[in-house]
Parts: sequence; C-alpha cells; structure tokens
Amino acid sequence: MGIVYFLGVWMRVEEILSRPSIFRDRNVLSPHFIPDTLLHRDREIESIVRILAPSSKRMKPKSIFIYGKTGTGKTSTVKHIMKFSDQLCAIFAYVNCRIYNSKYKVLQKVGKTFIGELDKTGFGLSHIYERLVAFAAGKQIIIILDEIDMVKDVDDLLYMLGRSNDEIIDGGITIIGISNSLSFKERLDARSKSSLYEDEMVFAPYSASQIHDILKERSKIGFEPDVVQESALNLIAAISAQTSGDARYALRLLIRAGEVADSKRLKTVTDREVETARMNVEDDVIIEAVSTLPEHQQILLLGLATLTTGGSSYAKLGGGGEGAGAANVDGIEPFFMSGELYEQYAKTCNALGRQKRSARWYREYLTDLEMLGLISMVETSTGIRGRSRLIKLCYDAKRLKPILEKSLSCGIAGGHSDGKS
DNA sequence: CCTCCACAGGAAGCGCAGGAGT
DNA sequence: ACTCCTGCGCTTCCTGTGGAGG
Repeated sequence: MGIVYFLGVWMRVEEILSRPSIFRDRNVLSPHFIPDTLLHRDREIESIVRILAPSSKRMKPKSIFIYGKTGTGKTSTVKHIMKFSDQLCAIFAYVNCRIYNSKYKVLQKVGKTFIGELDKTGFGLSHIYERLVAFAAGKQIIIILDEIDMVKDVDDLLYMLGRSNDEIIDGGITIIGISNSLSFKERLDARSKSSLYEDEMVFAPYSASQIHDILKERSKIGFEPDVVQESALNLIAAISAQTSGDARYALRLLIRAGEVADSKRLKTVTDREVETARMNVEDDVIIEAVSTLPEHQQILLLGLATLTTGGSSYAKLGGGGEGAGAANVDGIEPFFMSGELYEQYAKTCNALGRQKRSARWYREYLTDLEMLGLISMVETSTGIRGRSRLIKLCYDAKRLKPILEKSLSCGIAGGHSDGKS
C-alpha cells in the first residue's frame, strides 16, 4: 500500500516536472533580480554616481538619503550602482534594516561584510566599531542602509558612523539611507539629520507606460517567445500604476499570471489570467507582510481584525458621535481606541492560550505595526477624554483574519521567539 | 480651578542567551 | 568550568498630556 502510494506521488511529481512550461527563466521576473540595464532610472543613477564620484579621488562623498514609495526602484538602483565599485574606488556594504534593525545588528553586519572574524555574535559594540575604524583606514566605504527607518536606535547609529569619520585615517564612511517613510526625517534628531541629509533624492512612482516597458523587457527573457499578450501587459501596468506605481507588485502579478496559465496548460498569458492572479497576489502581499512578524504582533493584528469585522468601533471620524457596531461603513475600516484594542488583544491571547504582554509593550507593538504600514493611527483631538490614539487596520480585515489564524494555529508565527515563555 | 480618566512614552531594571577571557 | 560583558525582550514605575466633569 505504502509503495503504491509512493509510486503514485513520484509519478505525479515526475509528470509535473517534465510538463512544458511557458517560463524560460523565472529568476528574471523576480523583483529581487537586478537587470544589466535599469529602465527609466538613468537620471537617478547618474545623480547618485555624481554624488559618489569624489570617492574615486580618495575624498569622502556626501551622504545621501533616498526616499520613494515601495516598488519605485530605490533598492535596484542602488544595487546597480554597487556594480561600479571599481570605478568609484569604493567598497560597499548593503544592509537590509528590516532584518538588521538595531545599531548593534547593523554594525555587526557591516563588520562581517568586511572582516571575516566578526562573523559571530558576542562581540561588544565598541570592539566591532574599533575594528571597523581600523579597517576603513585608507578606504572609502559606502554603507547602504535599506529601510533605514526600521532601525530602532537610528540616531545613535548615525551619530556613531558620523563620528567614525573623525577617527578614520585617510578614508571615510559614507551612508546611503533608503526609506519609503516620508515622516522618518521628522523623527531624527537635528544632528543625525544633518549628517544623513547632506544630499536628498526622491524616486517618483513609475507611470503605467514605464511599468509596461519594464514588464516587456523582463518577459522577453523570463518567458518563452510570444507568451505574454500585449493586452495582458497593459492591464498589469494599468493596475499597478493605479496602486501607487509599484513595479514590484507588477512583476509579482506577471509571475502569478504566468503560473495561472501554466497550471491550466495554456500557451499564452491573457487578461483573464491577470484577473485571476490579481486576487492571489493581494493575498501574497498580506502573507508576506504578516508572516515575519513576532507572534504577539500577529495576535494584536488578529485582535484588530476581529474588532474590525464585527466588534464595536469608534465612528467619530466617519462624522458621527460615539457609536458601537458601526464596522466597515462604506468599505472604510473603522478606528478603535487603544484601550479597547488592548482588551481585545488580551482576549485573543487568552483564546490562543498565550500569555499576554504588558500594556507598555503593547504600545511598542502598535508603533512597530504602524511603521510597517499594517495599521494607521491618529491622535485624538476632541470627543474623547485626554490624549489617546485611534487605530485602524490598513488591510482588508476579512482577508487578513484567516491568514493570521492559520499562521498562529500552525505555530509558524514570529521571526523572534520571546526569550521567556 | 481642580481632580479624574485614559492613555503616551521615557527610564530603570530584570532574566536570559551567547561569546570572550581566565 | 567559571565569571564577565553585552544586547535583547520584557515588566514595572513614573511623569506628562489633555479633555471631561464637578
């Protein structure tokens, strides 16, 4: 029986693997792929190279802050520029601050990029710093801090890196900060602001025709010839341009549409596959945003989704007075009071058999979730006692809820364990 | 005007994990 | 094997904020 079952599965796998696919090279279609020529970002590349040019004459370039919405090619552009390290006579370190989100982690990551011995934890911050300063002597180092707004103690980090330039002999450290949060600048203290914002650049969202060009270019290599119909490309470009000109979203949609066509054994990708793929991609976006969150942030989101889909809400911003049960009027997600949400969070913890975190830590979670763009908060003004915040979910609660429930019940929640349990 | 309420957010401190040094 | 050091996640305590209500 077992052997028969195994043979059945094996034959099925064989069949799937040998099935002809319309994909030629899927990697090319990934948003993380850096093509040799970056379309519609020539001006930005030129400007950044011009700013960094002094390093080729052994002078420290100015630090740059790059701002732009998701999928506007910030990371791709900077990674593209990293290819010119020889011409610029500089060495680059790329740090994704979503993963390395404290000054210690950032410095450690930079350290181990250049100095092999630092490839383990346990070194003190000052030790790593001194090794880095010694290493930087006679070199121009460019540190790219992608999603820099994710670093908790970013002021300390920027101050430290800025100060290092006084100690490095005949060399320097330049920072390229990348963020999609416009409000990040206001959070910085004056000293770090002046050190990071020596030069500033804004990446505008791609237009529909620019996204179309990008998709066309990639699908030429990514798919077999004549697979993706022109109208399908136009549709993806139009959808993506509508939702904030996000090229990453467009590429994801293209891959998904290809997969839909593949699974139906079709030879072409048409509008219909794009429409089908659209729903999947929106779920993908939510899953990606949520799956790496720590367990208690997921529970908190689940609590908020529960309130949104059926709980009481604060309908003040809809124009009314204080009201209950007014969820989802006109498709607008309602706001909830901080205290109300904490209660729901505690209930959800209880239902899941988890120990709830303190209200103080809960407020930290709220700040984190807001920074990730999963929730939005507004300070209360009139109508409520004292100073509080009203909290709103940024995603469709009905879609989010099952995803969170699945994630939490499978126990796959959370990048970080809690230390204590 | 004063007190209460409901919350925001800073500071201090605790226990734990993990590496360095002895 | 032991102590020391450091970062991290978290709690507890505290001060500040600002509208409501007496």
